[in-house]
Amino acid sequence: MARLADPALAQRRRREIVEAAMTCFRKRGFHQASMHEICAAAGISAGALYRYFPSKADIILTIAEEDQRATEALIESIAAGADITESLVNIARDVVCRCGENQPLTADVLAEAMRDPALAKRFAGRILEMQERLARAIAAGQRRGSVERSVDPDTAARLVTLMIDGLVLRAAIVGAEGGEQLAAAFRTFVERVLKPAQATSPRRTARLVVSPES
Amino acid sequence: MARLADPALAQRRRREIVEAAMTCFRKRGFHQASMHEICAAAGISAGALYRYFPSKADIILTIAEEDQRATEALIESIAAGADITESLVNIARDVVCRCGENQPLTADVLAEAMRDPALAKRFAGRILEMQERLARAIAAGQRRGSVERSVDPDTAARLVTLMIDGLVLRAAIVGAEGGEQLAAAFRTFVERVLKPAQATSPRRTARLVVSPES
DNA sequence: ATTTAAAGAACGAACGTTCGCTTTATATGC
DNA sequence: GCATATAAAGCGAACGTTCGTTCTTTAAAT
Repeated sequence: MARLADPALAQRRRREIVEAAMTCFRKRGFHQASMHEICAAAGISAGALYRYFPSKADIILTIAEEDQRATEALIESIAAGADITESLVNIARDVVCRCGENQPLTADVLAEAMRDPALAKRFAGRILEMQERLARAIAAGQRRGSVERSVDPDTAARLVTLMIDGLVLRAAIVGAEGGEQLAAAFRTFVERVLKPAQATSPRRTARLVVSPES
Repeated sequence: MARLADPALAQRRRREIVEAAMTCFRKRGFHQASMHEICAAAGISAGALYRYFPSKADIILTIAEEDQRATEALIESIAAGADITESLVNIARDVVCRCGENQPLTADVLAEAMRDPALAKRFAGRILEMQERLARAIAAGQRRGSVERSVDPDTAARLVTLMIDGLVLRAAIVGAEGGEQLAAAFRTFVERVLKPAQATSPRRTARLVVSPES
């Protein structure tokens, strides 16, 4: 990689390349998409590309980190929201609607992480961090009364991240119409696990006996 | 692919090849593992391999279907068990303990499915089928009283498959010690979503009032 | 002698990457 | 204002390698 005079240009080019690479990777996967394809998509030559990225692996790494940061931002916004349960449901809808956009990439990143122990370690660390943050938010919600008190915050946080992972990967497969059902299912999940019992939870066994849902 | 005289030998060789390929794919992924590696792992030559498989893609397809059938068998055994909630928890423990064995493959298959619409369609079909079977089992459990009555069986089935997907993929990343926590979390999930309220669920707000299910 | 199985060298294609060249932009001397 | 010098930016053919696959040959079995 030669010396780069203009940092602004370099940054712009790198972004263009990453963007082009993401398109290619989405369509064909990390290891099936070729550098030539990426060059074509970015509208530059191979020589030019290698001025801004030292290797294909480096592009992949950059994208993997970006993907991770996106999920992180998602969790962050959940933790920041006032009503966790509502935030969660909204996020889920976002995820399933953004169908087939970044999910293939996420799956690829995941597959990559499973083989590369170093990447897996980093992944595990981030997941743990997110879970802890979420757990704190849930605990805060419990103190405020917006979250069911009988749940262990750590467990609940684990469940939520697991469910979101499942959601992301499934959404890409079932397509748009299935997404609605997924979102609805997720709402049920949140209500069952996080919503306080006395609020609007459908688990009111006694009510069924008296008069189910007037 | 030349004519094969002995079907039994052919089947044996195919199995050996598939087994070897799975080892390679687990280690390096579908598109990074080479045919030569697979040949070496299977202990045969390239020429011999191509007598039993027409292409690499065909090996991948065979493995993808096998992986899918494995998940299917999992769900099947859940549906067959007497107590669904207990079966589920047991299955989950199995899944998270069998750490780093087949999960990389599953992730690869998933990533593959996301790019190949035909594969995705087949995937979606199988998932739907499994969900329906599971939903029927849940409905049966509700009639027997072993499953909470207020849950919609379809929604519950969807949630369970989502959660298992998340579990499978997460287990490989967090490793063995994290697996225990995952299994515990899954138990909580099942208790919250499927277990009848009066049984062991901590959420027993309504029971005090009527006690619908003695 | 004929057929099946296996081997492994060889093939063309495609890969990620490099390298030498050209173009473009900016600075300098007149 | 123009010619010249310098270096960054970009190009694309070419490199060596590796890939999935084929082909020719050999060994064994019937």
